[in-house]
Amino acid sequence: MRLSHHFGKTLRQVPAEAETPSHQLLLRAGLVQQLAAGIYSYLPLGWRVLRKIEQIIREEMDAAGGEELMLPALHPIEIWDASGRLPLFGETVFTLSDRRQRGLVLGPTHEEIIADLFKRHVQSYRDLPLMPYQIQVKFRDEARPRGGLIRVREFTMKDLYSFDVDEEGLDESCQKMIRAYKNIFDRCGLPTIVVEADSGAIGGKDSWEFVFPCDSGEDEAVICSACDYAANAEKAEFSKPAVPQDPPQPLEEVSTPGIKAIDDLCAFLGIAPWQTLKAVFYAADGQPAFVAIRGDMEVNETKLRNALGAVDLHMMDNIELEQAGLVAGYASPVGLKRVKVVADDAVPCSPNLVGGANKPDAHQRNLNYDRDWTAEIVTDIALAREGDACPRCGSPLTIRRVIEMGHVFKLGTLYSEKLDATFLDRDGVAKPVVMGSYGIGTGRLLAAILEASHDEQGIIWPPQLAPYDTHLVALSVDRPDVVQASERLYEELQQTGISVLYDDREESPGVKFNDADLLGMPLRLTVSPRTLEKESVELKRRSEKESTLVALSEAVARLQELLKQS
RNA sequence: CGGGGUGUAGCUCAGCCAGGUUAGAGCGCGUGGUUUGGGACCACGAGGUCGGCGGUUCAAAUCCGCCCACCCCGACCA
Repeated sequence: MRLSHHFGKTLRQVPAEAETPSHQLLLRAGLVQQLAAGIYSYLPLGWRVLRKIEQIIREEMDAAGGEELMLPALHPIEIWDASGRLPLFGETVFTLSDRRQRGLVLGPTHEEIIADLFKRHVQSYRDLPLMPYQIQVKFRDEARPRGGLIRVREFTMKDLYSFDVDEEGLDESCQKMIRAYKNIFDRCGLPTIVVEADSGAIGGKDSWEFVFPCDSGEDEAVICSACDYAANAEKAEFSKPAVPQDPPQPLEEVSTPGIKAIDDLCAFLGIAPWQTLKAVFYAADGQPAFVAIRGDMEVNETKLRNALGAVDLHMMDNIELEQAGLVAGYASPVGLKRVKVVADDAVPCSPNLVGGANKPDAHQRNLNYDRDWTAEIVTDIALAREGDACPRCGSPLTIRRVIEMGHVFKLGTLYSEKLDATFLDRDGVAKPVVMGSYGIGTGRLLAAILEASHDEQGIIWPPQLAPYDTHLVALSVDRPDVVQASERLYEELQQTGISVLYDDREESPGVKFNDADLLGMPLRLTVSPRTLEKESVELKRRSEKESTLVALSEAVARLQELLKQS
């Protein structure tokens, strides 16, 4: 491609809206153009890279037994009503209606559609397992798009769905996908880690995320500093510090005028946070819930939401508290009625805690679980924090910002039961098919690659993803000998299958070199009067500082050799 | 949805506080010329509903109100 006819130009200055490195590079190099919040056009260079990413994904999916197909983006709303998932997605689903006022959904994901397809085409266990996949656009009205391509509202995604006869088959399919994902991220040159994850609105039992640690990430992962434990912050567990198992002491009320927060309470009574019981009121789908956790921990709202089986969950505000007749700051689980009580699993084994007395300006000492109160639900609802102990090995956990690039879900029979996607098994009994779902966001992957591979000057494309193999720079294009040599190289390189971005513009050397660095092709060839004096051309790798002179007659062969190596 | 911020040329920004000719600069763009190995120089030129609507005023980019868009943090999020 000739730069003189290339659509998309480089920017010297960084647009004000871009803060993260990948966002800045996307705009400065002319890879994408924003149309609205979270909605982007891909310009030719960005599109070429995206297609290369997709190709790598295709190859690995096919190698793992996948088969590509194409599903609609526009879905009748009835299929979403049938799965009951609309409320889970809530406002993130784009909905519209057609001319006859029939409801439609711009698909945010395709489990419903693929399950429906399965139902119509598969009847027997003999047809299983199946692994269809699609690479196509999906829509989610995210509350806050961010970071360029990190989180957008219209995005391209690869989703593969596995259909198996049983859990064992699902395990196998899932392992295949995990291997394929590792290959994909390796081939993209991206160091990723696999973390245990919460499955969120997609549902199902087990799920793992493939994440790339990076300060611009939209997500947080908890990673052990010693062993290989890693989990999404929503899911992360930790080993909770044990406390002395003193014998229960008698309940005792203490006056604590104006003391509400745990810190104040500890200072006032001269005790440590782990000796207190923190009470938080939540509204779970409109129902009040009393949440009890030891004062040295915080509530993980995802865990709590899962424990309560709630869709909407938020801390109750003062108005809601008043309406429910509850007192914030001095709440106690003792004698509480008509309110569901949830306790963190560290609470029952922590004796003699200090908690509220259910009246203003007073607390109770020596609260003991079982003796004084019980909870409907006792489970882990604590948030893992930096420095907490790893649940596997006890070493300190670290928290890192990450970009979530891929997510695999063991769905089980969640969708097949709701949508009646069954097969006839060997024993002649109709059974719901066991599903898995495996997604990769391609645009996000592109952003992650930019985050991982750039310097002050610009992009350094991994050779396998670069939009072009080589950047050919002609200096002094008013000189016929330069033009002639450059044009010949341009032709010869392309004839041998090497893709070339050819800077044939009338620009100064500085402009051309800076653009070449910004655009980041792996190899740069420079033709100038100076090199032609020596019947040669200058060759430089983007990743290195030094350049070498290569005889004109050997340039094509030399490039072929270099590209073969990479 | 809560908090913070920004909207003036394709990009970066000044002007606004303290209203007053024809709204500026740099980069980019066009034409001509001089340059030619790391974002050159000279001259001329094109390019603006000052985010929108309404109000105050003799007069609004500037003051007031409402709205919209975009960015950042949080909530949310396969």
